[in-house]
Amino acid sequence: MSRYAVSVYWIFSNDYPDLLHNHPMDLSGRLIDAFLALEETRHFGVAARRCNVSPSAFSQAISRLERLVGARLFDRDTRNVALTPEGESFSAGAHRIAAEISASMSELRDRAAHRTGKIAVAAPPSLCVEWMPRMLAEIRYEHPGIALQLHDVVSDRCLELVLRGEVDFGVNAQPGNELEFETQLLFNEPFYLVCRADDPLARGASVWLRELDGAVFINVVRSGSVWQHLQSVLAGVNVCDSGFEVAQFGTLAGLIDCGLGLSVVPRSTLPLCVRQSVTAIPIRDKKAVRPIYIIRRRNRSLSSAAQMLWDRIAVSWPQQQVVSGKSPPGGHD
Amino acid sequence: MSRYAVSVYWIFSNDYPDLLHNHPMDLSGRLIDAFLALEETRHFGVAARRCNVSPSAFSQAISRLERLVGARLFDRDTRNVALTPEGESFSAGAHRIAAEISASMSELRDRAAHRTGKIAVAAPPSLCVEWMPRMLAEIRYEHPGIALQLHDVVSDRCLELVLRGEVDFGVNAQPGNELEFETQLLFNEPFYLVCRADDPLARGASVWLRELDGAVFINVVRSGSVWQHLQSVLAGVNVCDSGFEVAQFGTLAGLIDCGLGLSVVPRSTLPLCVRQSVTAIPIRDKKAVRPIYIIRRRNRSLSSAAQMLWDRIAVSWPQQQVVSGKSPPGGHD
DNA sequence: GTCAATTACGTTCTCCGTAAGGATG
DNA sequence: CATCCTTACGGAGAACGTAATTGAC
Repeated sequence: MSRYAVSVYWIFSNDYPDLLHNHPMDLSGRLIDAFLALEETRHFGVAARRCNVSPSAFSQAISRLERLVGARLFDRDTRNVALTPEGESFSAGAHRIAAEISASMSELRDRAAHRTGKIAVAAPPSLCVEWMPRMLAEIRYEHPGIALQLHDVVSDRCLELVLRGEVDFGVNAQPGNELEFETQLLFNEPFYLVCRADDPLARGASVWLRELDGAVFINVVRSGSVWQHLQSVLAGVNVCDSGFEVAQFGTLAGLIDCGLGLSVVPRSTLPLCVRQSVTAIPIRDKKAVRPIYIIRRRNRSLSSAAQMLWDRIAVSWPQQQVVSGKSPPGGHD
Repeated sequence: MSRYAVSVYWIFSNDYPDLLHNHPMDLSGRLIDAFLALEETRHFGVAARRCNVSPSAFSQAISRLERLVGARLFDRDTRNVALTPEGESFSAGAHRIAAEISASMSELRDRAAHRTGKIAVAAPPSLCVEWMPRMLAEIRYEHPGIALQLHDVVSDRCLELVLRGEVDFGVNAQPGNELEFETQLLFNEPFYLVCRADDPLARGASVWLRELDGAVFINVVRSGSVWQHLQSVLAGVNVCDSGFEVAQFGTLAGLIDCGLGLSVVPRSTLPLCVRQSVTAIPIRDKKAVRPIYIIRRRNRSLSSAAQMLWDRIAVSWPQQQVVSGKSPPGGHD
C-alpha cells in the first residue's frame, strides 16, 4: 500500500505532466518499417517475419501506428490486406520518412567508416612542401571519398583558421593560447645552414652557429614563423645583414647561388633551397630548432575523418604531451 | 525459481532473436525533436523544458541518439553546447525527417478534419439532375478544400467504377452482388406518368397503371436502369409501342409535347420532362417505384471525406438496412 | 475445419523523474 | 560555490511473445 502512496505522490509531484507518454510525434522508425513491410507484402504474417517480430507484436504495432496517426491505414480481414485511402495518402510520406532516416544513417555510417567526409588543415608553407602532402596523399590513397583541403598559411592565419573552424586543425610552429587551443608538440625541426657549395663553411659535415659570425645573412620576411624563431636561434651571433628580405625560399636559393649571402632555414624547406651549387649543412647547436605543433580548438571534437588524420600525425610522436600555453622564447603574439 | 525456469525456456524458444530491441532504425520522432531543440537552444535545460521532459531524461535521450547513430553529435560541458562536425552533418537530415513527419501527420489530420481530401461518386443521370448536385453543393460549401468528382453514368458502369475503386461509392438503381458490394437501400423513387397536359389521363390528380392500357408508349433506351425497372412496373399493362426509344429525357418531352405518345419516368427526371404543355402525374400503384441504393465495395473503407458524404446520404433514411444481394425483379446482370 | 489476424495476459525492456554526483568556470 | 550536465536508481508504461479467441472462407 505504501508503494501506491508513493506512486500517488509522484503523480502529483511530476513537473512535466504535459507530455506523459503521448506526444503527437512519437512516430518511430519501427512503425514506419512495419507500415512499409505490410504495404509491400499485404500479409501480416510475412511482414511480421520480415520485421523479425511475432505476428502478434506486428499486429499491435500496426494498431499503434493507426492510433497514432488517427486513421485506419489498412483494410484487412483474415484473407486480404489493402491500404485504405488514408493509408494510400500516408504511404508517400512513409516512404519519404524512411528514405530520409536511411539517408541520414548511411551518411553518418559513411563518415564513421571514412567512406566520405572532409578534412581541412592549415600548415605553414614550409611543411606544405613535402610533409603535409605526404600525409594527405596517404589519406587520399586509403580513403578516396574524403575531400581534402590544405591551407598553406603563415602562423597567425593558421591560428585564425583553427579558431574560426574553417580548418579542422592546424600544424604550426607557434602554439595558440591554451584557453582557446589544445596544442601538442610534434617535433623540433632542426635549422640548416644554406650556403654556396664552395663556401668555406661548407667544408665540414656540420657547423656551429658561432661559425656564422661575420657572415652575410639573407633574411626571410618577418611575417613568417621562420623569422620569429631565427631571432632567438641567432641571438648572440653577429651576422652581417645582407639587406635582402625574401618571401620565397626559391628566391633565397637564387640569391645564395649568386654569392649574395647565406641563410639558415628549417629542414622542411631544403627541397626549395638546395640546387647544384647551393648546399645545406646541419647545425650542431641544440637550440637551432623550431618546434612544430599540432593545434585544434579546445573543447571541439573533430570530425571522424579529421580525427583519423590527427591521430595519424600525433601518434607518430608518441612521447609528446600537451604543452602549456606559454609562448616559447622567440614566439610572438 | 520456477519462474526463472520459465524465463529460460522462453529465451530459448524465442523465434525472433535477431532484433531483440536493438534495431538499427529505431529513430523516434522524440529523439529528432530532442536533437532539434538542443541544436537550436544550445542548452540542455532549456531544450529539456521545451520538450517537456526533465533535464535528466533529456540528457539520456541525447545520449541514446548518439549511441544510435554511432557518433557524438554535440560537444558540451557545463557551460557550452555546440554541434560536432557529425552533428552538423546530421542536422540537415534531422530537419528533413522532422519536416516529413510533420507533413505526413498534418496531411492525415487535414483529411480527418475534412480540410482536404477527395470524394468521387457515381450516380445515374437522373439523380444528377438535382439530387446529387444538392448533396455536393453542401459539401463544397462546408468543406471547400475537398475535391469533388461526380460521374453521371448508367447502372452497369456505376458498379464497374465502384469495383475498380475509381469512385468512393455509387448511387444506383441496381444493387451489386453482395460478395463484392455492400449495398444499402436509400429510398424507393416513384414513377410518374408524363403526358400532354390535354391528355385525358391528365385530368385526375393521379392515375392507375391499368389506365395506360392502349396508350402509345415512348421507351427510354434499354441500357439505362429506367428501362429495366419499367419492364416489371408495366408488366400486365398493354401499352402500345410508339417505336421511339430515346436516350435523353429532354427528347422524351419533345416527343410527348408533339403528341407522339406518353411515358413513365422516375420523379427525379421530371425537371427535364415537364414543360408548358407536358405534365407529370403520380401513379397510385405501390409497385410503380424503383429502388435507389447507395453502394460501395465490400470490405473497403472509405476515405474520411467520402465517409462523411456517405453518412450524410445514408443517415437521411435511417430505417433502411443492408439489403441482400438478390437482384430485385426486373434487375439484370 | 482451417488459416490468419486479433485479443488476453504475463514478462522484459525502455524511458522517465527524483536524487545524488561531478566538472567547469 | 554555483550552475548545469551526467549517473544512479526505482517505477510506470511500452512492447514483445505465447496462448487463446475471433472471424472469414
